[in-house]
Amino acid sequence: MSTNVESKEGDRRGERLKRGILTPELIVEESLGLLDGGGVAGFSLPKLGRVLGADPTAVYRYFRSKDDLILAIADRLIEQAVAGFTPSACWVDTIFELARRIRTVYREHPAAASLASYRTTQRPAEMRAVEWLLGAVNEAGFAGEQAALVYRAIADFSLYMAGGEAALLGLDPDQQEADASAWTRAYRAVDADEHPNIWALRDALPRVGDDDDAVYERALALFMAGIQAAAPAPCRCPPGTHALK
Amino acid sequence: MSTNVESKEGDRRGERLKRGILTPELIVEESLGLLDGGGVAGFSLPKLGRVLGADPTAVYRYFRSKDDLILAIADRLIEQAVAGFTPSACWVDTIFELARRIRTVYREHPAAASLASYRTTQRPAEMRAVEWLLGAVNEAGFAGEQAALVYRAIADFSLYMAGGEAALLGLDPDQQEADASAWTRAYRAVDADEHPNIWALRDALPRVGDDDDAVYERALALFMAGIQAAAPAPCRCPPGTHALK
DNA sequence: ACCTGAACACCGTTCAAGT
DNA sequence: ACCTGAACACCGTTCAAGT
Repeated sequence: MSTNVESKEGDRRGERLKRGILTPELIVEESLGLLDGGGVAGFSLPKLGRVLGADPTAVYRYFRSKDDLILAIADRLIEQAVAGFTPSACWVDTIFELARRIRTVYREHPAAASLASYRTTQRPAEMRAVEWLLGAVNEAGFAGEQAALVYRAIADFSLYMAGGEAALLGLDPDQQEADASAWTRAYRAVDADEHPNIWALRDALPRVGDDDDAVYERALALFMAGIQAAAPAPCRCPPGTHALK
Repeated sequence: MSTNVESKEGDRRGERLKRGILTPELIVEESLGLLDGGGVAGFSLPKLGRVLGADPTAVYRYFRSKDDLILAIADRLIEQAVAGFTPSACWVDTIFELARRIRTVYREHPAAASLASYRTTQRPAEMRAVEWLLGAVNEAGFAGEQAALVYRAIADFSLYMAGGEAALLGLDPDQQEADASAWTRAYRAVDADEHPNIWALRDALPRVGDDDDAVYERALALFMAGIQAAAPAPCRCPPGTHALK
């Protein structure tokens, strides 16, 4: 099921990899299952070993530490995000799609993403993503220091926005529910004189709080509008294609 | 030292608060110290109790759980961020300053921020921040559902970008160093045919990686340019005041 | 030569036993 | 009535003892 770019990497982490049922890929796969099912709190190496039908310390023969395993999970998420991606003819669309792909995978595995989102691995999938983004930034007409800066701004935006959302989704479901209903209550309980702007929007605010997609798309659209405004070279789409509603 | 908005909140968490040396404020203060010094890994309730000169379980008499304490820490960071803030005459500057203030406090307490950044408390400091942001969004000419959406986009951007940075800064210093040097090495080792865009920027990329402020300011400027482009009502500053360089 | 699992130094949290 | 700290069920990780 998983792609296999894991070839000549024994030097990185598989030193102690030996014959047997376990493989790094399988361990990462099972980690995602454990994290999806039980959240960050339910994710431990002993438990992982038991779920895999092995010794509670078995994982240590494949990963040097829990952190090392988390890096492998991070790489797995990026791999999944960029699988089958090809840059669009329009650099704006290329950036849009890469950002949305990361977010989609992070939302599918929120607990895993909350551990992995700010970790980097420099492995093939990640380097490909960097190359694609730099290609888009280049087409936009940015060069040199400016290109590096804009690329990093895009990368941070994509990873941190998706990571923040994932961290929230990775909380216990009841904790999340408590948070959402607390906001609704807080908006409704506000004093009209002390907080007139909240008061005016006391109905709209909880509604928007339920629509993660709308909020994210709005943030992404605003950010991309800024990039297009700053770009020396507009994309080749017909005028108005990427216009803000 | 700490501001005291903690008045009538016994119902929220101080139920078991009794006489003695400890107070919630003191515990939060000491938590920040512990987190600043030892990172997330070194932050435990038993250790906190000992540092405070009390029983390893003493904190449980002031906070229901570690999570409850983290929420108090989250509120403390926001309080610190908005302390002394007053909205600017220009709504663009108001948003700029609130975003920068959060980031500054998060960078001062990265480990604390990495635990707190995606948690919300609905307490006074947070509600004031919401009110100010909504005020700015209102001045920008957004109304109703649109205002709520743009406000949430700004809040997510501010908290998640600063939180992501903080999470990175909250890693062990040597882990951070390893990460930075790994990127430099990865950029330099890239194949010119496979990754031409990375190759072209192999010197600029590591340089930009060292300048967090420049990357953040760039991302914030791009985002704010998008908001200004979408805003029905421009701010009253002279034309070009907030122009992208 | 390789793997196992006992063991260490911790956690977060609870609650019987004390004062 | 309130607090303490022993105790529970875990962690991440190591390494002596086995095969």
